[in-house]
Amino acid sequence: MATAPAKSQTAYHHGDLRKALLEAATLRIERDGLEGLSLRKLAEDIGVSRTALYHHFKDKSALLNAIAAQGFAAWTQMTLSHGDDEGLPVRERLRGFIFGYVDWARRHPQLYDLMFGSSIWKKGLADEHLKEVAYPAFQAMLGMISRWQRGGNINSNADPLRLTQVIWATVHGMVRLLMDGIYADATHLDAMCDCALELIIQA
Amino acid sequence: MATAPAKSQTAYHHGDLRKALLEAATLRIERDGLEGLSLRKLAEDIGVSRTALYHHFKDKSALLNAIAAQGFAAWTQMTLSHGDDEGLPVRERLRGFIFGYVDWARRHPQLYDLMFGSSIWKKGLADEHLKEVAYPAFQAMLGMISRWQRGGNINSNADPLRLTQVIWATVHGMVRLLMDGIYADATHLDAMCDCALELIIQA
DNA sequence: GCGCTTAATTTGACACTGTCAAGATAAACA
DNA sequence: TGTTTATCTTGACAGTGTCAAATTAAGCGC
Repeated sequence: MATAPAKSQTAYHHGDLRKALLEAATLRIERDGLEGLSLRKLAEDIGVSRTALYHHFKDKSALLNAIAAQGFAAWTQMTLSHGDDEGLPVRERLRGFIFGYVDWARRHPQLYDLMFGSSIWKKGLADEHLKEVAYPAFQAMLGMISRWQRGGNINSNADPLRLTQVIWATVHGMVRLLMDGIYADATHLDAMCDCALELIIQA
Repeated sequence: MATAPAKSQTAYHHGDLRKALLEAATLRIERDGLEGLSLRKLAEDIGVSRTALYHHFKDKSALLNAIAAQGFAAWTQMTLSHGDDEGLPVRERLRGFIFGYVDWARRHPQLYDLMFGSSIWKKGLADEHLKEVAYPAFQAMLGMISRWQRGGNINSNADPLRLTQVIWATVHGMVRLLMDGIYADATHLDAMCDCALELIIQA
């Protein structure tokens, strides 16, 4: 039951409640954030009862898993498109990655929080499907940064894995400090990105 | 009433409920995390009714503010003691800071989450007292890093503020990636710290 | 169209949360 | 003593996610 048998998209009472739930929940999260997502309000929005959701998702975290998985697919594509153009010099690729990363996070703050926050991973709620999408996302980043190293201008002695972790931590940290309101001033962001760029590039 | 008049520590019914609440809540948070802190359970632990707390704290967030404020005081002291010993070369100071920062966060993960997470700042729940403790904490870090720059071995062209933000983001990002369970393997942490060190130091 | 099976959905209930309004208690003070 | 004031409790409300059991409706063989 858990492995193959398609998704039974045939229209019963509602039509396609699973899809409707996903879309409505994504909208709600983008608008009000994770903490603003209530299953009861969600059901009311769509016009079904509070517990109708439980026939399409195991529980609330299964719904969040599905939304996060969609996010990772989009995120991976965005990342590679900004930082992996081998026609450009490494410096420009790194720059594209940093600004692309930060910009994406700012455009989808709540989705970013869901994907890279504690709500799913810390509690051990990630299901197989999510892992299957999220792990390649990191691998893609690792591969990209390895190619940067081969292109020079970036510390090529460092272990690619470590370097990836640290570069990721740097952009992730900037995003989080701002997103979580610890550093309120968003106007500093571009200058911070440039500063990070200079730090990572070995001139 | 709201400004001056001391804390009225005299023993009424309970003795010093405010202090007892603070201590019990800190313990609970260290044990079960922020989400594991329930005002009702807390009251039950101490042996008072659910709403007794409201005569010592405006609401739950006021209690969290007080705990976070204590944390910032301890944190600032720790940071300076690890990274501001002018008898040591800059490289060792930076190294001390990075490892001290990460180590402190690992020893007090839940407190770190409260102080540098979204629970207080993002929602605009920080009160004046907390701001008065948290802001100098950042200033202390800024001052320290400025002294590093004057000591050489660190990019002295960069704006100290930007550099502070980026270095902070780097360690914060490493901590968060691990703490939030996005990067599960804590055994990589030391190597990541060393990698970050090499990135920041201009050899 | 009839009847059976099965998927989809609903209603009711439970335990839990933070917080407000009123009332009770006891300490402090005149 | 009586009054005031700080402290604490009881009752209630509006939320939350989720389980169990009852209900509805669709699909399918006949």
